[in-house]
Amino acid sequence: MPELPEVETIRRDLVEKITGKKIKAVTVNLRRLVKSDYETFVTTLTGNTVTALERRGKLMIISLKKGGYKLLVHLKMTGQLIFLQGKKVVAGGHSFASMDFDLPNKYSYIIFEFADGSKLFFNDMRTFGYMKLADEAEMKKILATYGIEPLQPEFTLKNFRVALDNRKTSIKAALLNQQLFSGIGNIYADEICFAAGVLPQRIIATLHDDEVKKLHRASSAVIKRAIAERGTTFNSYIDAEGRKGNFLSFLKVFGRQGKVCVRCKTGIIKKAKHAGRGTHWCPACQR
DNA sequence: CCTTGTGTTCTCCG
DNA sequence: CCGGAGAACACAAG
Repeated sequence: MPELPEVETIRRDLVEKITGKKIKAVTVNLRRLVKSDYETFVTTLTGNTVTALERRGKLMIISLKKGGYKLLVHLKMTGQLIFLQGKKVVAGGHSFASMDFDLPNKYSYIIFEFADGSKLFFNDMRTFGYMKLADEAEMKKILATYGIEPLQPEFTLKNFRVALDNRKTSIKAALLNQQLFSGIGNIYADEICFAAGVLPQRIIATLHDDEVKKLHRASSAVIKRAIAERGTTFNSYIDAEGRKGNFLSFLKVFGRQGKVCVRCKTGIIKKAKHAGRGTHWCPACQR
């Protein structure tokens, strides 16, 4: 489940590897994962050159030299972007708990081969992810649906409050709403609420000023630390060097149901379904 | 059965 | 009856 920190980790690794590279060939083994016109997809990419890699929320945006399109990659739950030069894996994504997997493998649904012989594999076990081309007009529409994201200059306390203003829902549902805040998924939403000492189920209108402030600070702090630790490997995500992300050992509530709270040392972490997702919290020190 | 990110559909309310 | 918000569902596969 790559969220902002995982996608950013992949982006930072990949940007050095594929910027300036010419795409010699594109192989699509599962057309369903191409969410734009198939013929256009193949003809636009073949012979084109990667000029930049950006990210918005959980969406990877790859700029191309010719054709006026951007290549969008969404990893959804189990997508991977793995760069292979020779036999060495140098950029990763979501994998299967083990480093010793073959490339390509049965989940390698889209493969780019660059002019220098290196390759980029888009693997996706559950096939929720996609690649698509977007022209300038569509790009504008898509980006307009993304809210402010932690670590961007726009992510101010004031804008955080504005995004929450008049929402009738819980803080967790709001944090997961990509139109309000982009890049936060289920793991980090729970971790942010814990760091702020606020129950994920709290209705926004009941939050006090200091709690909103704590949630804002926690959002930046948790995401920043997670990027510094190259993301979270909960089930099977692997980082750019084929290693696990390190943030798992910093998780305070996610996946810790039934265990003693690391902060107050009295509460037992609870888990229940909220906002449609598995939600974790400490009943003793989150209010 | 469960898991999740997001797009779509349904439902509620003023 | 309308629009908007939010909840619920759909998707896929292990």
